[in-house]
Amino acid sequence: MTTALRSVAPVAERGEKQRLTARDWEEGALDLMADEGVAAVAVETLAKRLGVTKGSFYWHFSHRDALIASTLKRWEEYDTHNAIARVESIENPGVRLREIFRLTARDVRSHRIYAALLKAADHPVVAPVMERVSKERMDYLARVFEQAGMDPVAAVHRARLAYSAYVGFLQLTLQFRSTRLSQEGYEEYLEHMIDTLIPAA
Amino acid sequence: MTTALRSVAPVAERGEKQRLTARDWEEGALDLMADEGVAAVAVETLAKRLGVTKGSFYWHFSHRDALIASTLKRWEEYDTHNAIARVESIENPGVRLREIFRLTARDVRSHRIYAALLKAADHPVVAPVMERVSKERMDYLARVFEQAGMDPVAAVHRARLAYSAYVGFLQLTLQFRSTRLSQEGYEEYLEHMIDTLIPAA
DNA sequence: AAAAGTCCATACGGAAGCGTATTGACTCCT
DNA sequence: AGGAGTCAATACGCTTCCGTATGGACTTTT
Repeated sequence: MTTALRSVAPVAERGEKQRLTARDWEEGALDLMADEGVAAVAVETLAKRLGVTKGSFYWHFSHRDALIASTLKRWEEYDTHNAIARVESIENPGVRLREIFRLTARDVRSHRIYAALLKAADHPVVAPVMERVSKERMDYLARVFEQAGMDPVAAVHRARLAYSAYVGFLQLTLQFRSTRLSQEGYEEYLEHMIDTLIPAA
Repeated sequence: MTTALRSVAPVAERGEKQRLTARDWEEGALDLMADEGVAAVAVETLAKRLGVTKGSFYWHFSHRDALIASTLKRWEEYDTHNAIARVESIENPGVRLREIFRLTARDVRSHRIYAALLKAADHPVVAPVMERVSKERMDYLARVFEQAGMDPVAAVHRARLAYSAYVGFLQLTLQFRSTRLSQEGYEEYLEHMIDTLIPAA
């Protein structure tokens, strides 16, 4: 079930007066989340963006949280699957770790969504998803660190450290203008991080 | 001006029917922020907590954002001053770094406030404060890393890495139950982080 | 003691959200 | 053609905030 998160054509491309599906609302919700956070995903706001009114929304969803939950479910499936799939072919653990770190740089939209969800971690619908995702990724990292030669205890700590660095970097980079990096500054930082956190191959 | 953030006695201790000052409102705002985030700092909510009504609030402050701004100002003065003051007496840079990392563990309320502010970093009043604070602390860290023997470029990167790890750790620890650590697990992690990020003394 | 200043209560208006109820329009099936 | 099902528009009530207006009580000043 490798359903791409963007497999449906944007509404605009499908003729102006098309009817909407639940999926369209979810895509719109993801866009809004990426741009302005979970709190900005309001029914009427979203309806205006999609060119319809609330009447449509409450046909597809029973209430707002149902949209949030449904949206997060699709995001979780896509995002974790996608993240791991891109590096599973690399057999050398050290190289794989480096690739993970480098790849986590590209997909900007994905990061924006992730950052938005982090900020909404007190929301009862969001919290369990983020707990699950964070734990899975840290566990995965720990396994790879161990495969790369670290002892099990150190691997767990290093995974937490690396993941914390990722989460914190998202905050600092996406939220604060003054702490942003230039393109080359970013590449430099990335290499520094890799050298610091990944045991030498 | 080392005014402690808690130098005023709690309202309850000062006799029941005492009048309030702007400072009382700011303290209440900090408490609310630590507990439920910046968004939870609503005028009427806070008034109820303090045992008065809105009428009082709009005597002391012109509008809600004025309270937020005023509260952040006092927090910034206290928090950064306090954070640096506690370690400035240590002259050995490596040892000082270790102390910084270890001390940043204790003051729980301070962390909760910091985490709440991070999550509200899109708020126009909060953003500039957090940008300033983050930049200052990263710059400070970079200087100490350099004093500890790293070359200037590496020191800047390492400072960013360490600060990101701190910010990310706050998120993971304070928000997600499942990613929390036991007391000794925490100490272990801390030492692992110190060994990984601080050059050997 | 009278006046001025300080702090709070109460009542009100208005904006944003959520969710419901009802009706309309359009499509598809029989 | 007529009915069933699908999607959307409109209008409404409800809650939760913000901010204003006004008056009362208590304290300090003169």
